[in-house]
Amino acid sequence: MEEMPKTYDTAAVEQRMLDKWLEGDYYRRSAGVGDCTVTIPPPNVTGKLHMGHAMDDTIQDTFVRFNRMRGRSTRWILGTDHAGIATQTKVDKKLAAEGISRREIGRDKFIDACWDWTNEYGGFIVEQVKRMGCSVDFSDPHFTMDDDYAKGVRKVFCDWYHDDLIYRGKRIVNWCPHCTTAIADDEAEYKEEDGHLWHLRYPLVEPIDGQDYIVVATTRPETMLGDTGVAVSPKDHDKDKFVGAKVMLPIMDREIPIFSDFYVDAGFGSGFVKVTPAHDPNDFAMGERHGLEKINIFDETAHVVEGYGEFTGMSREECREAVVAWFEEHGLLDHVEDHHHSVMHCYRCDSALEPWLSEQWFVAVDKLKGPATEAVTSGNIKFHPERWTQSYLTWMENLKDWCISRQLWWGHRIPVFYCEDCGWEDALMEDTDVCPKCGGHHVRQDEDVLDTWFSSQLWTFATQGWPDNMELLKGHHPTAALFTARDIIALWVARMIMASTYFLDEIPFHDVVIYATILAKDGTRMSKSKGNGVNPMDLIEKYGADAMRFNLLTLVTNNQDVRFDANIDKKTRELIDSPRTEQARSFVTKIWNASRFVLGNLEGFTPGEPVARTQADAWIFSRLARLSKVVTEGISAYQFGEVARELHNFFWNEFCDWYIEFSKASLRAEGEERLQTQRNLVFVLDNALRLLHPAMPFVTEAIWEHLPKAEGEKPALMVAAWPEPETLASWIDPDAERAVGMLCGVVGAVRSTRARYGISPKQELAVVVNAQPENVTVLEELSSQISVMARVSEFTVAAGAPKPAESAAVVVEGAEVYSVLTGMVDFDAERTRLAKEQKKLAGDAAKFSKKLSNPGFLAKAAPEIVEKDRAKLAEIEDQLARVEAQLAELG
RNA sequence: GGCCGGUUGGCGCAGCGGGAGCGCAGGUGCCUUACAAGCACAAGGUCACAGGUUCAAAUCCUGUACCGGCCACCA
Repeated sequence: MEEMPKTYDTAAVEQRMLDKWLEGDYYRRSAGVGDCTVTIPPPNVTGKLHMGHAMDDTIQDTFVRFNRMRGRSTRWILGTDHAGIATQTKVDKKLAAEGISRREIGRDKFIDACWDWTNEYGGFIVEQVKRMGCSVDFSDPHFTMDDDYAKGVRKVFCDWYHDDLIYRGKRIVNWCPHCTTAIADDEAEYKEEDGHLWHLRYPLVEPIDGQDYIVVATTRPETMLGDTGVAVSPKDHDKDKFVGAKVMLPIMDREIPIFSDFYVDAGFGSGFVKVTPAHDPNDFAMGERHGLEKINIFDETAHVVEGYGEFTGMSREECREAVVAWFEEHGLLDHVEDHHHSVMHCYRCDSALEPWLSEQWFVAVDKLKGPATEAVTSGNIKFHPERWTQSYLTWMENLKDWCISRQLWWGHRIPVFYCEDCGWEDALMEDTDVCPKCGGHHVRQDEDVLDTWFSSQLWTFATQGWPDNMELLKGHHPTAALFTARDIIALWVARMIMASTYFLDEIPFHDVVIYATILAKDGTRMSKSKGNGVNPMDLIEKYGADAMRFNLLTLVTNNQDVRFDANIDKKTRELIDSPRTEQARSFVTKIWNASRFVLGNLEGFTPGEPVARTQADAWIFSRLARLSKVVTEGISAYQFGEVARELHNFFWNEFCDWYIEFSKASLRAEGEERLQTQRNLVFVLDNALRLLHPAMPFVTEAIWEHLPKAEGEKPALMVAAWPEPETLASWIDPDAERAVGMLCGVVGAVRSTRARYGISPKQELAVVVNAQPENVTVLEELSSQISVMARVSEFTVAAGAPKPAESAAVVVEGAEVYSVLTGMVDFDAERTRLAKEQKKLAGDAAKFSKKLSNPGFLAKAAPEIVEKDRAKLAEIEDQLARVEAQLAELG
């Protein structure tokens, strides 16, 4: 067996493990009891992974590795998303930098450029996923624009089209004049801005009660060019007299009606609302109700169209200034107020969105809502943490028809064909250039592409052969769980549920796990513009992948966001340090070193079963059995933070700090004692590595290679068997746990006595333990271990042993520990300490006495609680008596 | 406007009905041959505030005050 290197070289080991796993082809496990299929939320091909991905992927990998080790048929499907707008914007920018414009080169060449981009960045992303240790199925990557995937998307469109779930309509959509495309409501972001409320005078055609104009209030004066009405509230009876009258729209000299509509709030502004049906969704709705004309004054880049004289060709901003100037010049600007309001911005390019009237495709959601709601209310799909269920249901309830067409080139082109000759129109699975109705050759395809989310809604099943190869899907759908961020519950999760329930008549996954949003150290969102984002690859480089993963796992609690502890250089934007990741790295190092100790002490080892030779052995086996239960249940319930803490506590505080220390004395012995200790150490380490592996795959796999193995053991820890709680359950031993607890107390007592009196560790002490009878054997059994750990020269233990002269006594549960300090101690300090101890114990005793003399408590509390507290009180009173006896002795 | 989180030792966080925990930082002492990226020991909190429910509240309920997020969008 080759020796383990003294230091753990993360970069080299990680690379070697990746090669090993890939060579062994362990990623996909096809045969097994039960299925664990997980689809990775496909990252956009636009660039690098961020901390959110790192968190998401770590959680998934922990879950997937755990299931693989448990023997489930396991497949974690890898893929990337073509991300329509995002990618197109990036490619546009890249081409622009080379002096090329999209329109110049045309659609086909532009799409080629997008593919080049995809191939470059898609590969980059796969590489990053790999470096994090993610055990995705690398042999079968998917992309939302793959041919087979595209076929699925097309089928969804065609089926919904023919089932009347997809329709085309002229509607107000959120238009981005920069990206020149519509975007969905969910893709619009509101931003608070300081603006103005302009009060404009609109002259009445006929004066009413001597009044010859009314005042409308607007935040967007430029849209007045397209006004076709003025509305008042039906509750605002002062304005009843105006209803039915007409105003002469300034500049345009158009007569437009005044009407009443419930939408209007009489209390806001002037109480008169100018109505521009083509440039505001609410005005559009009013326009529909009152049969108003919809006049579109802007082109696709939000410049004023032909026919508006001096205003034609102006941008929105220029037009606003010009219109306001015109009103001022003509004495029609009543007044201007400051007004704080929110304005929609494009989530991609951040331009202010323009509500714009245009022809778009929509999905009618009415028929999809029911099953998608039912899937969650029935409990078939569960959200973790549970509170997200309500968010989902609220969103589902308020769901409106979904605008799915985008005026882009990069994406799934809408498969609707039109005949220019006879007006035929249909959605087709295969392209055609001949009209099936009239045989004409003037057939054209719709120019628009589909919303990216339209294609990603099929992710759980179009990545698994649907619609052609249903055999692949069998047994792997619904998938086990979806792990994702809360901000795409509506955009993505909900739509996957709708698509899956519609096309497969089943849910896409059983559980939805929402992880916390990762914030920067100061509690704000990590963002590119602020330069406070942390790059997971930098963390891996500095601390290793296992350290990054483990730290991230500790952050998974029920919280909805977490602050990531990392310092970033403001100028270079490079990672300075991440203290908590550094702590996690210490844990990795600890695992490495402890393993090195065990493996370095295996001389003369022969394989054999673990046997609890001492109570210490029984104790660590018992703790291990409990750990396996906690970890197994924890991962199953997605409680990763708790799992990480339990693993850390077991390995560091129990295994390293106590068990390995106990073992040192036994390893110095010879024969059976040494051999059995070696076997026990190997047994515990082996199981601990298995339990740690899903969280920290690299270091555990690397160490495991060095471990002695049973005949026929699996070739890699990654596919080795999980320590199931049931098979370890027989090791659980509460007596041993109690005994070792007492024993640790004895060691601690000597150590703290030593520290209190400033006695050098080199100075050995004589120690006498007066133990309760049932504890005597344990202490005798481990006396040599205790002597090593507490630096004791002479260790005696007996029930009722008298306190030696000039000794310091410490009372612990089940024993009294006397350290002989002849000539070393100032007993005043000892008196003070004991008095403090007495006070604390007396306080505790009073607390419990009070509780136990409360008739309500005795009558109503659970019997085992009462029993436990009685025992506790007895113990405290016993300790108190001993402390008081010692105080009396000191005088 | 509606909904959801948070408020626990100097800092970052766990715990979410039965004696206040973890990790850092700080203190003291140790290079005890696995580990100084370490070990030991000690110190540090009336669990935001006010009511209530309960035999019992950091934990459940109501309200208040600050932080943070999501959804809606009144021109």
